[in-house]
Amino acid sequence: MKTDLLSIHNILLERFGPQDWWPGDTPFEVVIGAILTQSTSWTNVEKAIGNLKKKKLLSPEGIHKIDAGELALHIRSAGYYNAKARKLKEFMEHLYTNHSGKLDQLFESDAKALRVELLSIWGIGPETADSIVLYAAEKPEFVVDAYTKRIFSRMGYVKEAISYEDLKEFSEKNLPRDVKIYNEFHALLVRLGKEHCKKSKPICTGCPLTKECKRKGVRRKEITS
DNA sequence: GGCCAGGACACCA
DNA sequence: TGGTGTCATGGC
Repeated sequence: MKTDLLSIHNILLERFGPQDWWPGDTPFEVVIGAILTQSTSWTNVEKAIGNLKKKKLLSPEGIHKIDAGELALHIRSAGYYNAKARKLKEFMEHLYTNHSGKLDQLFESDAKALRVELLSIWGIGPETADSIVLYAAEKPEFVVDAYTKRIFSRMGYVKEAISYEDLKEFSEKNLPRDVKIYNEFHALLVRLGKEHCKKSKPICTGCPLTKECKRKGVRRKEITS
């Protein structure tokens, strides 16, 4: 039996409206943001991206040419700046070595192949890879994150200790394979998580899903192993 | 002052 | 394969 994730999506969309993700002017900016936002709040990332823009470094050649140490200084506000500077450089190295520095060429592969290729780059893990595939390349790979895990486990859908890949599989199995829905649902879950499912609060207080799910008869308690 | 935020990797048992 | 330490700034 399918878990009714699409109904959850619809309830959240009705409650919060379209989230208009990813906040970035170009696919390249989305890629940079996906790396910089690793374990970091978006407000800190915005400042770093703003610095890169101001210095006219927000381009493949800009990041590729600049020294890692200097790059780190520009992205300080995003935290883990030395590690993230290396990650950005590793991505550009791959882009220039394999695709002549052209993002469009990298994005020519289908979703699965692109995901595998991104995962081969140092510093790109499963969530960052999925974010790039979905939000920059606009291909259907569902993104799960700490909020997805927290919300779905508190709703009783999955175990709290579920792995990234298993949570992703669970989500994709219970949703239509559609870029627009994947895009919006992930963003909505982050919105819900930020407002109602804090890490420090074991119960999602004030969660609009609780009442709405009950009223609309959304199926719950689909624990998967 | 402590906790947390749109993770990933290295190392170890 | 799973657990733990490390990377670090900024908002609340």
